[in-house]
Amino acid sequence: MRDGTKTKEKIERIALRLFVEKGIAEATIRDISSAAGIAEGTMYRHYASKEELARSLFSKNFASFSREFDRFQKELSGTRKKIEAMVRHFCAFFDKDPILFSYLFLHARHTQASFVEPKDPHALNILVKVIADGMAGGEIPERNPHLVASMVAGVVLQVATARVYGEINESLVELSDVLVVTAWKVVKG
Amino acid sequence: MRDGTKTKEKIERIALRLFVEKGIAEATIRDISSAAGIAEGTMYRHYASKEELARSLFSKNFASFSREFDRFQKELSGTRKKIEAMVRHFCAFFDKDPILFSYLFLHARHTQASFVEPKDPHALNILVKVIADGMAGGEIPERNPHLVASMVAGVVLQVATARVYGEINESLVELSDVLVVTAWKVVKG
Amino acid sequence: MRDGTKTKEKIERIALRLFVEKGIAEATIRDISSAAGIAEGTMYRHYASKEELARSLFSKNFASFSREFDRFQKELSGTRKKIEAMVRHFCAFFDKDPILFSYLFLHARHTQASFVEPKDPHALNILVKVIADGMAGGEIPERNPHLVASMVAGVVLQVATARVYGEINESLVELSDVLVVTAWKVVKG
Amino acid sequence: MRDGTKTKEKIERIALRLFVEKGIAEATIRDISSAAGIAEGTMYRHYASKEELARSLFSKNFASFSREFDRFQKELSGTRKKIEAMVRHFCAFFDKDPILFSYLFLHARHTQASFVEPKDPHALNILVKVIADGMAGGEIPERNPHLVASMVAGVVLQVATARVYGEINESLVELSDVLVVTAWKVVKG
DNA sequence: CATGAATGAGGATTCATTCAT
DNA sequence: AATGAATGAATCCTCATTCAT
Repeated sequence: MRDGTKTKEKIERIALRLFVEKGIAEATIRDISSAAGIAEGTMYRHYASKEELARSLFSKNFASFSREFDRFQKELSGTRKKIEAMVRHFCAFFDKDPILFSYLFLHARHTQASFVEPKDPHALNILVKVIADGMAGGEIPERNPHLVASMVAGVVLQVATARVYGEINESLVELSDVLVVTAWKVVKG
Repeated sequence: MRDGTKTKEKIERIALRLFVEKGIAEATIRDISSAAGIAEGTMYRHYASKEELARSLFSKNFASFSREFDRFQKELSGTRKKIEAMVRHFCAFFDKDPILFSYLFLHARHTQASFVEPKDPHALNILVKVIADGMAGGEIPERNPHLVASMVAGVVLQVATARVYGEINESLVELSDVLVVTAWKVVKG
Repeated sequence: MRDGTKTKEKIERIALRLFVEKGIAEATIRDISSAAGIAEGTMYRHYASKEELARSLFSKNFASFSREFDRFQKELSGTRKKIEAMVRHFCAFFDKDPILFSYLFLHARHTQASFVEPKDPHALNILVKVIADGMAGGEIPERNPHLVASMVAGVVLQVATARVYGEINESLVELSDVLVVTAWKVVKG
Repeated sequence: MRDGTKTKEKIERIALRLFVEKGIAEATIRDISSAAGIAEGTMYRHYASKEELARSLFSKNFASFSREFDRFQKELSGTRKKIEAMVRHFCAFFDKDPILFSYLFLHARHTQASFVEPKDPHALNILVKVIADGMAGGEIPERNPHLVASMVAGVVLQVATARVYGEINESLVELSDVLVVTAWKVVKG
């Protein structure tokens, strides 16, 4: 590697993009390796299989996102503040890397359901927990926390989707005030 | 056909299920035909290709849903009533046929984006229009109608997703009161 | 059949055309039956298989042509007259039915070699015999009669081919004087 | 490659033989690859499709033959000499590689018509030109040069065909004196 | 680490043929 | 005789993966 980019990083960056653009099944090893400027066989120096590449791309990033997500809310107190921080974190993360965001959150869940290790921290679960805690603490009305978390998540994710498909032109950070307010309304019931 | 079920219907029912369960790329013609109890070649009497099957399954049902969806709101006046009717229609539709609902609304948009004919009525666009009309009529505050529509749609779709994955146990119809109230809050801003 | 055309004739006419246009392997039963306006299964009322159709089309017409060809020369005396009659017969036959001519004489011989029954009269063999007789009778110089017959046949067949592909615009009958003279020169050595 | 034969060459040699023996449509990828001792998939590293293989086999060899053919006649002056050189070249080429000759010149023209690039030099056209030039120069009588070229070509091609099918036992080179004399008679009219 | 030709199982599709109506 | 839906073997082709260099 004379260009200073490590092969593995190149593979991951390209694979991520192609998985999102075409889908995991439709993006071939040849697509990825040729876009990455490496030989097909070279992929297998770094990943045992295409599935492992897809899975690793997911787990690694998903876990790291979830950890950060978790830390964020832990440092704050008050459900309102936690929710706000989470929404803003989502928005910032989307704007920073929409492709990774799409890979982690917008793709058919059935594909990636199998990628989530139960032991890993899971962003959605953290949201559920924050909401459940808020209910337990009397800050927000008691309801099924999964239901409430889904509604909140839906607000943000669907806006992200609309942004990906060009139906909305603002960045998510620009929209984050609206999203925070809306998320809180949803949580407050 | 001795069992009174027409081959084409059998193909469609099975294909829909397998496309949702495994994904379009992963569901093979052999999977579909063997589950349908027919020969592989028989598929091609009814559909020119697997892609045409997937596309037709989408367009036909999507268009018919959207038309119904449209009619529903047209018969009512007042943004609140229209939104309520739409949310309830979504919920009822989900409960009646969760597999079809998943195929139409929960799958990777990039796959099916190409399936939507621009001329067809489109459920999301109808929602956008209802919201835009409500804003024009002063019933709800002025904002980007695409943004508001996305947030509303997200609430319902993410709950549907959670239901599909067993994170929520109630039927969508049981949840529709909550969803209507939440949707309206989101719209009112 | 209300249009007075018998199904079998319709099949044969269409099959002949498609076999010549696309090749036997490339012309499908569906092509033929749909062009003939009948059902696919109907073919099998008249022919046991596609191969039998191709073979029968060949043998029947080839044998009938060869018989006529044979009679023609038998009725004449003198090699020159026989050759002339044969060439003119070829030309007239081509003009009358270029598609049938192409099927019988211009298609890959390997395909149709297997169609010729050794016992059947064979146009080329008749030509060989006429030439051999002419040599035996001292009318034309002694050479390998197969060689001479091939050269003569080549003159006519290649002109027919050129005509089929539009490289020549005159009908074969219009060209038959030239062809007769040339054929005779070839035979005379 | 341990046997020193390159895969691509092996494919081409075998494919050529099978295309001639069985026809392009009838020779399957499996036939070719198994005769070549390679895997089916290996074909596709070298050719995008069976059709591309057939086409490339044709174009490459046809163009190279035609160029040589052209050069040959250009170096000579006098129609008689040119014709003689061309006929002898055909004969030598046939004897050197009867399979390639058959593939290029004896197969159903409709199959390979589409393989000829209009810009490529074309053996038949060269013959037409030589004849047309001879007419213009007063060396041979004026007639439709396409007609004369067809007759000359027919003489040689039909003898080649007879040789392929074992109706003639001499090699074409052995027959070339006769063919040259005959061709010239045809041209002289 | 990197290469890329070779592999071969598996997938979509075609099509001659059958058969119940 | 005619139909045309159904069949399934056979075909072309793809692509994840292996391995000799």
